[in-house]
Amino acid sequence: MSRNPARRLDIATLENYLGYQLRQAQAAAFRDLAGPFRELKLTPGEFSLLTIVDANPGVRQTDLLKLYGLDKSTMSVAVKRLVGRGLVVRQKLQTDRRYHGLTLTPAGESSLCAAAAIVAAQEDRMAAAIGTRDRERLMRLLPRIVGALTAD
Amino acid sequence: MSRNPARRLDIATLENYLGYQLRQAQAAAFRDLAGPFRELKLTPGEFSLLTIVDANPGVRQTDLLKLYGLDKSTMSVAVKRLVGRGLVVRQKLQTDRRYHGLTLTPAGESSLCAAAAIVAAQEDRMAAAIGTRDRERLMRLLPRIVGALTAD
DNA sequence: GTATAATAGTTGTATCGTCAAACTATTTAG
DNA sequence: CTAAATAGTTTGACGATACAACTATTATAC
Repeated sequence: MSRNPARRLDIATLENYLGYQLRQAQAAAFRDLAGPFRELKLTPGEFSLLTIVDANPGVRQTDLLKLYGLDKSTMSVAVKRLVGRGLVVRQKLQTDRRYHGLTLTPAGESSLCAAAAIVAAQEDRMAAAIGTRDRERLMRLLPRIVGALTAD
Repeated sequence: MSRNPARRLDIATLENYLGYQLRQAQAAAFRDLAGPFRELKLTPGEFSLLTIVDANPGVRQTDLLKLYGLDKSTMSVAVKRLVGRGLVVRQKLQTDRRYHGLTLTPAGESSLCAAAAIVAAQEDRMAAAIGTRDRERLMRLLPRIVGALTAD
């Protein structure tokens, strides 16, 4: 290290991409959750799913798809994992048996509760770092980027 | 569809997480690039790597790591793919043969050039969607989030 | 100077995210 | 009633990611 001629990387180009900055921020948030979540055996994506199912008991997978913009096969596999771990139950609807309604189990609720505390703490740290005002700005701007890049 | 009782999802909780909004924005940007990049057989992550190697011929993998916060095994595999496709060459440094210096091949430069045009177009669309002023704000705020969540 | 520690990188293993294509099941429409 | 639309699953492929255990090389400490 003493010999290294202070060779600084030129990353000016990359850092001027908004897409790059978005990725870095998202990756940092993800990594930050990875440790605490590991003990819960949850991923951030699974946390999101549990959160929605909790707020919408009986929700159908198709509804989740629209929200996420994911492929249905991706969702199918993700749900399958949660069902397999006993966090979610999947039942065919009587009214239309093509649909599978999703609901949290007590174990699912308990996992979600523990995870929500971890996420809330992260949210607090982010808010502290940039301030409430700028946080509001971000919350307003980010969905507009999504809208601009998503073909409806 | 005519029968669906307009059952709207309650995703208020999720949408109030900054982490969720970051993920959605990043995922939208990623998906938006996926199509055009497919013909180039490049991923956004590989584009980033090529960009850095282009600006820093002979760069070592360790330097890339610091920039990315990735595990070295992740980087090793990613670089291996690029080398295998003939976009990058890897040579041991004479001065310290532990290091592998990375350089773009002509094919790598050509791929990077095509990809950069696609990315530039996306950047333009994002800037148009939120305006220059708010883009600047984002570019300033996102690194601060990274800083707050990254253990140095 | 040699034994030991530190550093750079690879390989193997594992899990998740992601999509596309081909498939089944069910319901709706013509 | 047959054909089309819709919901979901399965399979196969690949990329992203980490961790642990390994090799190769250089630096350090005594």
